[in-house]
Amino acid sequence: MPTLEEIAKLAGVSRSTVSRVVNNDALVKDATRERVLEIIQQVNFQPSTVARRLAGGRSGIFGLVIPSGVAQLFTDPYFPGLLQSVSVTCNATGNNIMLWLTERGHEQRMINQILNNGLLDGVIISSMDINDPIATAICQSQIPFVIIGPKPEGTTCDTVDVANIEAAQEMVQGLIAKGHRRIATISGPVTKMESQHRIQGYRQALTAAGIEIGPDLIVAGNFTENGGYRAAKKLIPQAVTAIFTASDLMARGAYRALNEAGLQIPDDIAVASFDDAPFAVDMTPALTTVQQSPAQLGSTAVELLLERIENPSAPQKDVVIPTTVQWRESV
Amino acid sequence: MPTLEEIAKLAGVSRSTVSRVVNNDALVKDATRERVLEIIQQVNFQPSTVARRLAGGRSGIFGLVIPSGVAQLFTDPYFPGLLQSVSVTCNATGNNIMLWLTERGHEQRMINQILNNGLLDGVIISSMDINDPIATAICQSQIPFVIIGPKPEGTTCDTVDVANIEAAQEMVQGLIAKGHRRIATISGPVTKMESQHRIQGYRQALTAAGIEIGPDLIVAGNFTENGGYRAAKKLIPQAVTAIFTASDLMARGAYRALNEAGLQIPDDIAVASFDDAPFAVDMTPALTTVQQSPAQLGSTAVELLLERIENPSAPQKDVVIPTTVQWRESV
DNA sequence: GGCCATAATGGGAGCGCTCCCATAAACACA
DNA sequence: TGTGTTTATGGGAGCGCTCCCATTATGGCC
Repeated sequence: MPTLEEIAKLAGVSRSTVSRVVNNDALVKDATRERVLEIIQQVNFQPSTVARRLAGGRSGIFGLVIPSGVAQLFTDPYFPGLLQSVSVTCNATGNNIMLWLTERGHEQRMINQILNNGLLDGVIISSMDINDPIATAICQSQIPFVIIGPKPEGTTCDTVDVANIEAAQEMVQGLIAKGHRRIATISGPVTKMESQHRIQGYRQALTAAGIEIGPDLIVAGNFTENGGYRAAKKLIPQAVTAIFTASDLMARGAYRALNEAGLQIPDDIAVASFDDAPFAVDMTPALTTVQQSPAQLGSTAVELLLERIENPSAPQKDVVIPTTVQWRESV
Repeated sequence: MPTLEEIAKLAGVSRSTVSRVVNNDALVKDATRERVLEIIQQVNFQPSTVARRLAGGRSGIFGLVIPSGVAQLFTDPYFPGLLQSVSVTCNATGNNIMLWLTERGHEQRMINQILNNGLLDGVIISSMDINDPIATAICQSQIPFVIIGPKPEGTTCDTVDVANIEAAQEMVQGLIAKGHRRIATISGPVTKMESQHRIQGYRQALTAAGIEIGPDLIVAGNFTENGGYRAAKKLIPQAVTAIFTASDLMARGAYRALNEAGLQIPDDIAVASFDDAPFAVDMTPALTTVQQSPAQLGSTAVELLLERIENPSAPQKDVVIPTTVQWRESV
């Protein structure tokens, strides 16, 4: 591992000049720049992230924080998609990611690590719990960060999100338009803003149509297949004609429960969902679902973070990624 | 963000003493230690990872490298399980992870980043491709590392793996014992050692039973559900009585193909698999599969890495995580 | 009390960069 | 040729630690 100084000696210039070349400073004569670059190439020089960061430069490392409880949801294609797109976008921009899967009982340690290790250029938080202490601490700190998901109340920060409320509402409106009246929903965990928002969209659609919402029609799943299964089992005695699940994985669980109960989809009961996971189209019958793009959420988050780092005083931004309802055979 | 020096001033001791306290050096009077610790607590001091690392200490950061092509496999519960257990074990030991999802065309940059940024205490590589350039570079470097999966030929390094060959062999032997003769296998991608090993186990079982292996009986899937689906479709005309799939996700795809073809599992055709993913037991019929523990692989990998860092000259270790065949209704 | 071994503490040097200011080279124009 | 201005380069200081050696306190023992 050569150092700046060694490159400098080899190239017959000073440390500073090499630093300028490495950092693409304009103030270097072309001939010098080329000579230095050649040597850098030759000895495969890579400036020390650690030294650079200590001296006040950038590390090119972003923290990606996925709060507790979500880890078991990794089977949901949403997270892999997000993670991958964050990773790809980081690669494309010369950055790298540190991953924090937060864990109960480790909050304080993680907050310290994330904020005070002096390593990160910025942080991306996804799938925050409402009032998550880690998210709260990060919001209060000075570190550049962006939230994937709904903006927590009372904070000003950059966010990327899909229009959960509107999308859910559109979907349920569609169900109503097809004649459904007794429509249930299987929601995500109540600790997540996006769960609340999808419920809100569901409520708004029904209310707008003048349909009363029975007390047992909203069942909390937890974004897992088995959660969807159990929730659907509870709903079967309710004699609903349609179920709106807040994720495709839960819809898959619901399918299983309905099949076991001998109910035909969509004839006996319609199922509509949220995600458009890769498997949705392969389900039998193919699942009607709100198409959202975790890939776009991830890449946008990285871009927002880069902008924020570049210009810390820029006006705060909220990007909304569009969704579209994919109507298929399940309704 | 206070510094060592500031803590020192507050506690009325020197920088060095605070450093000793932080690093749990025995050579500090108890009274002094307590006083310093109290102040550290009070101001919520966290030593700078960056400065510590630059000065020759540990960063407490491990790289986790998951090579190219695997990223889309994240829907396979294997990787989430692995990632989560690596993360949990790191948390428990006060370490953190940097994640590299490798990508075609970025190999050299990633190698540089991983090896020369001067940040990592060690590296864990999972699901290496055979002759993966990143893995090769890491093997040749001096950085402490462990491989999750089969040990590449000609290298000496710590590894954790399941006994792929033996487990596959046991499973196929079981199928033979139940009277199957025409047994096919849907393998993982040929670029993965574990795929090769599972095929080898399959071959060994058949050869040991004196059964010839038809040329069209080994079909490469790619560890995805749709890969399993397509592979099974190819196998249906072969009139096999049993299929051994190299992953549960592929088994799920195979189920779909067989269902569409009107074949009953296990009456018309048996399916046996590898993974024991959470959903395996919920499949209809419940899937017979080799139970392996990605969680154990992950935690063992971290432990091996910690040992290696602690003692760089310790004898090299190969840990084998046990597997058991879960016999269920699909055979 | 004096002496030595040991325990405890302090502070310099240095890790490899960036930032800033000083200086040197190059160029313009009178 | 000189002066001023811009362009290019050099080198000191310092980021916050660890490591090492020097120094000072503490205790044991004759």
